[in-house]
Formats: sequence, C-alpha cells, structure tokens
Amino acid sequence: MAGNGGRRVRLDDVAAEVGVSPASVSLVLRGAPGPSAETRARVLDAAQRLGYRPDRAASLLARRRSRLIGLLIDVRSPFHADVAEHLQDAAEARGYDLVLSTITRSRGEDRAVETLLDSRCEALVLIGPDAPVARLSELAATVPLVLLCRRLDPPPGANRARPDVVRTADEAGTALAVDHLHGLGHTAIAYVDGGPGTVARDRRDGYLRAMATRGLKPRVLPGHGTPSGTEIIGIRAAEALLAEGHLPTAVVAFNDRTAVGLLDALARNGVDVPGRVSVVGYDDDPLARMAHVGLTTVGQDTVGLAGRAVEAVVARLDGGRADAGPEQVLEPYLTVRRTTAPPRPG
Amino acid sequence: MAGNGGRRVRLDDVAAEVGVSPASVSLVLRGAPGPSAETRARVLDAAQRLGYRPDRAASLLARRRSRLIGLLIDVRSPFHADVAEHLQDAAEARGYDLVLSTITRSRGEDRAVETLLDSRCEALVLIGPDAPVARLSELAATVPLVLLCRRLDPPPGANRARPDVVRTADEAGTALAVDHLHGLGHTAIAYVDGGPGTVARDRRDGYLRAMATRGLKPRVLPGHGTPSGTEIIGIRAAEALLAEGHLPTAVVAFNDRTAVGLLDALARNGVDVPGRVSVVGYDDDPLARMAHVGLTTVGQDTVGLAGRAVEAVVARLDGGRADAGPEQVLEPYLTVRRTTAPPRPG
DNA sequence: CAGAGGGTTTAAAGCGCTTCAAACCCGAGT
DNA sequence: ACTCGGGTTTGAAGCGCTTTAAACCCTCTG
Repeated sequence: MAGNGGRRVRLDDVAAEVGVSPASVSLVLRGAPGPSAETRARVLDAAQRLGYRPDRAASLLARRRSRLIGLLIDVRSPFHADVAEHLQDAAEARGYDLVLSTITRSRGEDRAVETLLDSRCEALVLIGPDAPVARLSELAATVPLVLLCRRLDPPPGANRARPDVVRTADEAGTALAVDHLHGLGHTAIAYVDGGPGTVARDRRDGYLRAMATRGLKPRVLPGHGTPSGTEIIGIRAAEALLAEGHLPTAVVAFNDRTAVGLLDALARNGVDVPGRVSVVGYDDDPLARMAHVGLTTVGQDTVGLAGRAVEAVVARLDGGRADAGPEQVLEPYLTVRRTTAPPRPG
Repeated sequence: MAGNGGRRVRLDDVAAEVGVSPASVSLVLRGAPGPSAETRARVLDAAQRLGYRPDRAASLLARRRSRLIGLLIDVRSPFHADVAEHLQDAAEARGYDLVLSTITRSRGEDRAVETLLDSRCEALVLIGPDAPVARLSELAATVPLVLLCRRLDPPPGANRARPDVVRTADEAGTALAVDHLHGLGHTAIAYVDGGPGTVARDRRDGYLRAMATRGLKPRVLPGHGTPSGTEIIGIRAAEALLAEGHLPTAVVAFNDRTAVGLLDALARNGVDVPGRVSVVGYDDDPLARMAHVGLTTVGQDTVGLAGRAVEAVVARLDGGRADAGPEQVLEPYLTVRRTTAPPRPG
C-alpha cells in the first residue's frame, strides 16, 4: 500500500511503531508461542498498516534451518509442472518450502543444481534427471537427494552415497497397456521406443515381457534420434509402419507426445484410429486428456509421487534417518479413452 | 567434492586456509578489482579445494543492491518459457539475475508476485498478467514494473503510477494473417476469438480492421467459455462452422492452441487443410513449429521483447529514470508453413 | 511478607557475506 | 632521510531477521 518513496519497511520499524522489541514482532509474525493476545493484535495491525513484508534473504540467513527443498524440473514438461505443483502442496503441509530451478537450453542440469545448492536447500528433488549414476551418488553425498521417476541403475558401489528413489513401476505400466489391448483382442501390438535412459528401458522391458508372457511376437520401433520422446519419433514410427504395407492392429508408445505424433501421422494417411489401429500412450499428459485427442494412456500417480518424495525428505531431515530408505515404487494406472477399440474383425 | 560430514564451508574457512582476510576472498570470488594476481590464484585454488559455495542468502543480504529482477510466468505456457529464457540471457548480460515465480492452480498471480517482492527483487516483469489496471498501477507505485505482452488499457489516472509496457503490435499481427490469406486469393476469412483480455481484443480488432480495409465481410467466432485460448475453443469453432454447412476458405485463430484444436476437428471431419480451408495461428509456439503440425502462424519477437524489457528495467534502475518510458511496440512476423494455400478454385 | 512460579518481553549474539574507509607496503621523487 | 602516491590488504560495521537465555512482572503460596 504505502507508496512512500522511502526505504523498505523493516521489522524494527514495526517494533518501533508498536512500542515493543523486534524480538516480539518476529515471534508474532511467525506465529510462535509467547506473545500475548493483545501484543499479537497490535503487532499484526501495525505490520498491516505499514505494509511490512519480511525479507526472505534475511530471514533465511538468520534461521537455523532453511526448511527449503530444491526442485529441479524442465519447464517444458507438463508432467514436471504437474508433479511440481503437488510437491509444493506436500512440502507446505510439512512446513517446507520449494525452491525451483529449471533447466533450459542455455542452462544444463548441473548449473541448475548448483543454483539450488547455493540457495541453502536442505535437500534436493530431481525429476527424471539425465545425470549419470556416479554424479548422482556424488551429489547424494553432499545433500539428501530424492530421485523422482528415475531408478538408479546400475546401483552405485556399496560404500557410495545413495539417493532415495521414488518412481512408478514403468514395467507394469506398459504391461498394463498390453493387457488392455490383448484383452480387446489385439495380437499384433507394436511398441515405439523412447531412446536411451532408464525410464525408456523399463517401459520397453515391460512391453517385451508382457508380450512374451502372452506368447505374442513383439515389434519394437526405434525411438532414438534427437529429442527422443517427442512427436517426431511417433511420426517416424508411423511412417515406417505405413511403408511396410501392413500395420499392426495396435501400437503402444513410450509416452504421450510420441503417441500424439503417431496419431497425427496416421490421421494424415487416412488410417482410422481406433478403427484400424489402436494407440496407447504413457503419462496421462494434459495433452492426452484433451478432448480432441482422447488418448488412452498409462498414468502416473503424481500426487503419490510428490507425497512420497516429500516424506523421504522429511524422514532424512526431521526423522534423522541417515541413508536412503527403500526404493518406493508406485503402481501406474490405465485410463481408457477413445484411441483403443477391439481390432476390426477380418 | 568434499563429502565431509561437517558444516558447510564458509568464506572465512577459505580465508583461513589461504591466510588472507575474508574481505580479500570476497573480492577475488566476485572478480572485483583490488587483489593481486597471486592472491587471486591462491584464493581460487583454495576455494576450489575446499569446495566452497557462496551462500546466496547471505550475499544477497549483505549486498547493497540485489540486482534481482522478478519474473512472473505461467509454467504451462511454452511462450512464457521461451520469453523467460531470453530474459534470463538479457538480464545476465546486464549484470542482473532473474528470480522466477510461477502461477499455478493453487497459487494465483497475487501470491506469486508477493513471493517476488519478498525476495528483494528490484524490479518486476509480468508476462501478460490478468490483474486489473488499478492493481498494476498500485504495484508500479511500489516497484519498477514492466508489463510484457499486455497493454495497459484503459490507462491509469494521470497521477497514478504507470508501468513500462513492452508488447507486440497484435493488431498488426492478425492484419498480417489477413494480408497473407487475401494475397493468396481468399475472401471468406473467419476469425476465432480469444475471449476477454486486452490481447484478444487487439488481435480481433486487427482482424476486423484488415477485413474492413479490403472490403471483406468479417466473421468472428466466439472465443469465450472456460479456458479461452485453448484447443477446445478451436474445436467448438470448427464444429460451429461445419454445422452451418458452408465453410469459409480460411480461418485465423487467436492463438496456436486454438488453431491446433481447429485443425484437429477439421481433420476428424475429413476437411482437407490447406486444400479446402487454410488456417493461420498466432504465437509461433513450439507446437506450431512441430513438423506434423506445420502451422502458418504469426510470431512474436521474443528475443526483442525480452531485450526491451530488460532495457526498461535497467533504464529505471541504473539510468535513474523515474517513470515509465514510452510504450515499446514490436512488430510481429508471419511464418508461412503448410496450413495455408490458395483457395480451391471453384 | 519473602519466595516461588508462570506468563511475557527483551537484550544481545549471531547467520555468512559485502563494503569501504583506513592501514599498509614500497619504490619513486625531492 | 622523508614524504608521496598507488597498489593491496584488512578491520569493522553492517544487511534484516531469528533465537535463546535472562530479565521482568504478576499473582499465588507458605
């Protein structure tokens, strides 16, 4: 409110206004026990009147603990944004705050993590980081670390530090997709791969195993090539399939973006989905949920993931647990929308 | 590196290690003039060896000026992410740092701005904020403010504080689209609106004016309804058009997301684009650039916008300019891709 | 009426870094 | 021998808040 050109209002100013010590004001403002109801009221009123805003830097510096959790995300990913939101809530509920650092073109994972470290974070949560196991282990030696949606494989040596891991059972996810399709009557089910990375591997393995279990012949379309997991990959896969002349009756894609690329290329070539080909994605992206896409997809429990991640952090920070807890693996779920149907008879 | 369980390494530790005063270390680490080459080398070496990381909170608190620019964005928007990246670069070049605060479901514009204010930001940049003019003016009275991609209309009273404004000439943008289509031979050009908001108004006005100038009959499809500017709006518009039985030969959409919805609904209904209908979007979203979309669209000069925004901030902060400079309006550009073509003869 | 005990308030010591005036050192100039 | 000036280094005072032990002030016992 106060548009006075003067200096920013400090805690002392409020104290002076009310006629109490800065200590009291600090206590009141943080809702700490001590001050009487009357003092509280007067301080709150004055703070409001003067338009006082606490200085985060100062408060952070003075506080014993920062109660800050650093989060690394990729701004571009809606999935990350989603998880971040739930993390925010979960952290808040436990009395923690989130500092987020995004990775961009000009700012790699390492730099983003450094920013976090410089910001007094007591723990770090990394969503599906690309860093090699050795680097992660090294980081984990410095600060409590939670890996979200990424397994640590191969596990670091026995005496190396080990981060907590919270992830979705991705093998089960693609198996779910195969189940669903097989249940509808499909037998020719192809898979579009997601390139390198542990996540892609898990999903592929899940598909392969599920196919093997049912005695079906797997068919994996390569997912590498620059930006893996993008629409382009899906388009290429569709083109490859079309070029062969005979399409499978169903395709499972590494993720929704790939699935959307697939969908689009199929539509452009006059292939009816789900009439001629069924498609299943992975992530339950907002993209997939959009009415006009209506993609059947495997979803991750973002609320659960966020919750577990925060629990892991709290267990280390407040619970005094020194080393990583057991890996937490959440089950994925399948959301059936409009891109899957029984195969066309004949 | 140092995985020692001990306390975090402080500036004093480095100073002690080298045998100089903390003051010298501080100077060296910030590249400030003073210390001799030899001192520099020794300090840098020790800092490296001890794995020293400066504490941002402490540094921020001690510094006279924070050189921090607060940026408000919506994580979900790729356009915002894009601008943010360029802002980051531009700010860095001028010796400023960015603090970003994102608006989410559970965290409105106001709260996000408060976080920024609490973080010692010397100036704020808001990308297309929804807040009413009065609120923005009030904010501008507190802190140097730059409005990006949003005009201030109606202008606040004469004695009210006024933010700097950097935006794209949106009227010109849609006019560009109409130009292009008319140039191809189209005369039945419809427009899908973007709901309330100054941006939507400008774009619509540009369309209407351009149509009037050419003596063409405008046709605006409503863009309101929850989340305006989304794919849904495009789908509804396409359905409305299809229901009428006769399609225009070209459609200009408020933004790319709307255009994509439009595209999708048309494809589903067997309408060839650009054979039967041409479509133009707005924003030059990564979405539009994607190979399989190939949307002809109007783009904004994000680098220019970011640069001007930072210039405006610097002019106020370092240049001593007290009040807002002139509104900066950048010209949009048209990127022709594969969704526009001459109308089908006959 | 002295002393105990509980609820409030506060003085003072930081948190880890920056800043800047003052001190220092040394060879050059007088 | 002595001052001068420039390049280096540093002591010390904060930045605005938190925290803790100690001081205070009552009212309540014994």
